Amino acid sequence: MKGIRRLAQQLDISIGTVSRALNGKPDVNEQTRARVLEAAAAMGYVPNQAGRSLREGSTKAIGFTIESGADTAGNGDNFFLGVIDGVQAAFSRHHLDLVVLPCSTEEDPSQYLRRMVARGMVDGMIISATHRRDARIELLANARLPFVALGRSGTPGPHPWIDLDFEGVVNRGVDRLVAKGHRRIAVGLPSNDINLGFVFFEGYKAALARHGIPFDPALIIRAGSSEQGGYQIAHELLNLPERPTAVILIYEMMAIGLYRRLNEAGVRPGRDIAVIGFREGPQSRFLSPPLTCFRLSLRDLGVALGESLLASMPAYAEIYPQGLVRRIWPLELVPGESDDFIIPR
Amino acid sequence: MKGIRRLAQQLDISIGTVSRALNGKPDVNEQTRARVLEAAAAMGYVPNQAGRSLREGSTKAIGFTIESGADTAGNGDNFFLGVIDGVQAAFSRHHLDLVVLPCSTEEDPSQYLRRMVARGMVDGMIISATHRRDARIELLANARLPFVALGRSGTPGPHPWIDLDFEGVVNRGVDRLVAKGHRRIAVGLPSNDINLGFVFFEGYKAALARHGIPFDPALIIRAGSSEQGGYQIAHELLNLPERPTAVILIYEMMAIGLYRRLNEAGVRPGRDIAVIGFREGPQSRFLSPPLTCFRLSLRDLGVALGESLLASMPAYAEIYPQGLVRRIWPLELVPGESDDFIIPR
DNA sequence: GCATGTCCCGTAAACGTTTACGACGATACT
DNA sequence: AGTATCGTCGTAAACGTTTACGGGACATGC
Repeated sequence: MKGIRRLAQQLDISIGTVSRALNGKPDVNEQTRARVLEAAAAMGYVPNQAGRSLREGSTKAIGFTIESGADTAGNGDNFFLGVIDGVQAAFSRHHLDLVVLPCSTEEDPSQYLRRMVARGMVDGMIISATHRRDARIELLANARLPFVALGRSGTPGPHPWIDLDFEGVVNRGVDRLVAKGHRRIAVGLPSNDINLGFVFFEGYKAALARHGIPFDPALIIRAGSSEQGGYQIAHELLNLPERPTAVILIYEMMAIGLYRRLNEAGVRPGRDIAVIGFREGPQSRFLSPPLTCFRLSLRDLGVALGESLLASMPAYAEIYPQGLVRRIWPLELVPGESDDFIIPR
Repeated sequence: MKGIRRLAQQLDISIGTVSRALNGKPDVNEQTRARVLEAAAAMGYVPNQAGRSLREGSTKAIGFTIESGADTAGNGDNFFLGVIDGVQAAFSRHHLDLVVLPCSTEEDPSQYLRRMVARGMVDGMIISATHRRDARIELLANARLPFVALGRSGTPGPHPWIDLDFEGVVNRGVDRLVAKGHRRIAVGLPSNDINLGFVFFEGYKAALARHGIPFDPALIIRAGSSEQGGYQIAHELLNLPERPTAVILIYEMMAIGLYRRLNEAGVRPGRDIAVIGFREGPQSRFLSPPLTCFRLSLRDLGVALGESLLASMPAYAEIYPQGLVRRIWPLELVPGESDDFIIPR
């Protein structure tokens, strides 16, 4: 005899009453409820989730899919740990647990997500690293599983998302560089079709146009999102026939590899070339010279993500009346010295 | 009508036969099995995990608990991303899925683990960041849930673990420094009672004794595991009345903050003080001067962790006849220039 | 012809919950 | 007194799956 039955037997009450007592239902004597709660605590009873979710159709857990594999992590250090902490903060008050579902580098993200949805383990899903056309979004919509995406997508059909303000980053970056006389501004983009690459690219072209600078495809350098990617960007950039005087990066880790390659070539950021990095990290302050980059609160972003998901879950919609969330998350410029390089007129 | 019932109805077979066909049981006609499999694929049937695990008592998923919170992460999140990738590689061939369970900074890890175990969501557990006396180990043992710990523990009772070779790290570090004439060697340790701090500490004292160097408690500097911790270590180290000539760190991220503080003080690693860091990361090669540190394959470590857990799960024990795994994971020295500082005799 | 065995399949119970429904006694109201 | 209301509780069905059990059809051996 296990679970709620044992509890009921020990208290000599019916299992229905025990269940109602534990779940705070009204039609139970407060005195017996106290007895039940006390006994439950005493014998360390915890409801079996399988039984509960079989009956309920809900699991009180939500999933957060990320991509595993250290070498593919473009937003290094602790981007996800920070965001996750915020998501948990948003969910904890509703007694929802967060499970992180890492998609192996060897598996297709859509296939993986399909499996995880089918598991019926979660009541909602947060997906990250959205692509230009992302099959996962249609998949989640078809499964009618509430979800929110960390990152926009070109996939048709409305869906909630929160995305970083890449336009703002590239706009302020270009403005800042143009003000210092730069006109040949390179940009390091991801090599795959992740959506932020498109957003960044479009923002870049628009910013150039705003300043009347012609667009040169040679200045678009695509590489992996990691430190190696940054190294490769610097490498290609140095080999360009007409070397750019500035570069804007789209991933946090790129700056490290870029600095390394520039260093090897004797090209010093801030003196011989202007560099604007992406997200501030523990190392950006230490890079020499300090990197001009952008700051955001990972925890706040996580909280916003969590609340957006809650808003799209029927059971919590009235508590979070935000409707369908589509939100651009701002980043704050952190001036360093890596873009001190000024072009004399 | 949903699930296996719908499938059975559509095929006009009983649900028992459908289940047997899907699960590869022998007593089913191969022709009908083919029909069932085809129909299942056609209508995208996937078994409901709640129903299955309620009946089976198993979920085909294993958990990996980590601590969330960006500021508490001494080994950035690519540490876990790398390990996770290896764990998944070990599990994928058995169709076991990995779910990462991040314990919020605001919750007690034991309480959290208790909740997660009670969820009945996983068939096994990998725990990390083991403490000197870790209540989670007794908890898992009592729950009879197979588990393996990433990190040793002083908790009584045998349990499987894999841990990094902290003794080897501190031994080789001290040897290397002593060979260069150092005798006042500081060490940066974690401020909490995480077990690796004890192991490192004991190894440090043993290494000193081996070289006949008296132990000076003032050279033990405890700080957080993050970049800020490294900054604080450098700060305290610089203020010591008799300044050490060398320092060994225990966390990857500490090196960055330590360099920063040393830089502020005009003390250059490799010239004015010898520094040996812990794990090699994207930034360690770039730090100026390059950091002497240690390398390990995160993926291989993850594979070993996964296989150790499989070995302790009854259902897989005969495939992985390793018994109770207790394993010290080696690290490879990566010489840099940060410990080039030689003490003249 | 009968016992035995084999192959395939249907039936029903069980896993641990939650909840709709009804029952019971006590109280209040007409 | 009869009836309606209320508070409290027990009963049983349902969620979707797996599997022990048994039965029917057919073949084989005596």
